Amino acid sequence: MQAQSVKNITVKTDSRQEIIDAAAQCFMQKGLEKATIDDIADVLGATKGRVYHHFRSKNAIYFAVHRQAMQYCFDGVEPLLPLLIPSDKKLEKMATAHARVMMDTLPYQRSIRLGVEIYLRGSTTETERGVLSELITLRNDYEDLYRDVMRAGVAEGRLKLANVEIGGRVMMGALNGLVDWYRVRPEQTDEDRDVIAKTLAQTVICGMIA
Amino acid sequence: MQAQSVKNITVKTDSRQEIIDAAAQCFMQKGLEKATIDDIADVLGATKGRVYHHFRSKNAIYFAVHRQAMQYCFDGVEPLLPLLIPSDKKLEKMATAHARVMMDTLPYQRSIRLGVEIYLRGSTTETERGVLSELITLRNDYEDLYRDVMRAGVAEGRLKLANVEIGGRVMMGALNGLVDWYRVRPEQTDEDRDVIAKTLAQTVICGMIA
DNA sequence: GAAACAACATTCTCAGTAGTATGTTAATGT
DNA sequence: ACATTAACATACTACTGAGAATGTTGTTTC
Repeated sequence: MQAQSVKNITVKTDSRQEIIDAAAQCFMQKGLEKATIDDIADVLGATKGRVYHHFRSKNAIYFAVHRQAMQYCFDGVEPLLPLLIPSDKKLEKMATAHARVMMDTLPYQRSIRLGVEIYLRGSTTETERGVLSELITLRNDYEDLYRDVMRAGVAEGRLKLANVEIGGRVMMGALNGLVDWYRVRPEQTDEDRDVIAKTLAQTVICGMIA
Repeated sequence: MQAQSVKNITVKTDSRQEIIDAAAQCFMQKGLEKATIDDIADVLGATKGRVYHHFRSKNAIYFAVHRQAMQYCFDGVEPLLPLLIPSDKKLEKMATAHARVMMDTLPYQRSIRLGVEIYLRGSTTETERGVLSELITLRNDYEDLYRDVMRAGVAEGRLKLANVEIGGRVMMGALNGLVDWYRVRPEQTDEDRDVIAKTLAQTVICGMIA
């Protein structure tokens, strides 16, 4: 009885997750608007019916993709926060981890870059607006993780930043830019990705001056 | 006769330019797909007729916006190339100039960020594909301007870059990221923008390590 | 074992939108 | 003065795609 119930829930969330995953792929390939519900269903070898059984609207799917994308980011960085290491080192580790997440969850990260707040300029329902602002808050919280470490680093005298606000923007811009140029290559190993991530993080943090 | 002819051409290009400008605004506000031809016409207090008199299709308008955006970038940076100064200084000047262009031509720069190649995945006509690849080439040429200076700087021993390719990505990512967070504020002076641009450029080039 | 329901598929509707076809008007050329 | 054309506006078409309504099938629940 309980086993069955558990099994059901598992099946349900699995099917839901598959849809989210297919949506992320479609969003990445075709863009948020050109990707149609039928496209998403096609990827799954299913039809609209399945999609609308799990999601109220296309926006709801996008929200789910967005939330998942943010979750991946948090999951990648949060383990590093409790580390008792100098702030500059921690920041570098965080940046590297973030870069890895960008590469590893590319479809999700590309999706949320395609016009986050633009996509829903004037969402119809009030509920949607709520979810949207919640997602924006989530993103701000995430970026605050970096700014906190930056401030700590400045206090420690191990980081110099004319402006923490802009410093955060620089870091996020450089790292998130990955989704614009990084292409998944089959022959690329896990180590190759690590090299890219580390080089990227070091370049941002150490700068380019000899 | 000639004056008239010249005048006509001027009027024509003016009207065309107005459309491009209106389109850039609409694209920024609503996104590439949600922005409709009627929206663009509305901004001008006109109708579809005017738009389609000057442009064959919506894609053609987007191409024009894109080309204009790139032109703004070139115009901002090219004057700096002949300068006989150390490469690190030149790179910083270029970065600052680029940041200024991002702020000053925000609608254009945002437009081209909303899914450049995604927007036209599988353009219908062959002509469109041609224009598209031309625009991509243009962008590569622009970024090469930076990479060239980087390589020169490394040769001079004034810049250290583990990887020029990735260095270029970092710089472009950080600078282009401006369009994601920068908001035009009426009370902001020209000097305020300069401060932002310079801080941004310095942070990228000098890094964050104390 | 039948009623209820979950998990879809199929079919349909309706609104929005790119593009077209057809006026309309004022300027220009001759 | 008349033909032509540039520069639009107006009215229409054709299509696409989101979402709803309804149908189908297997599974749980009692």
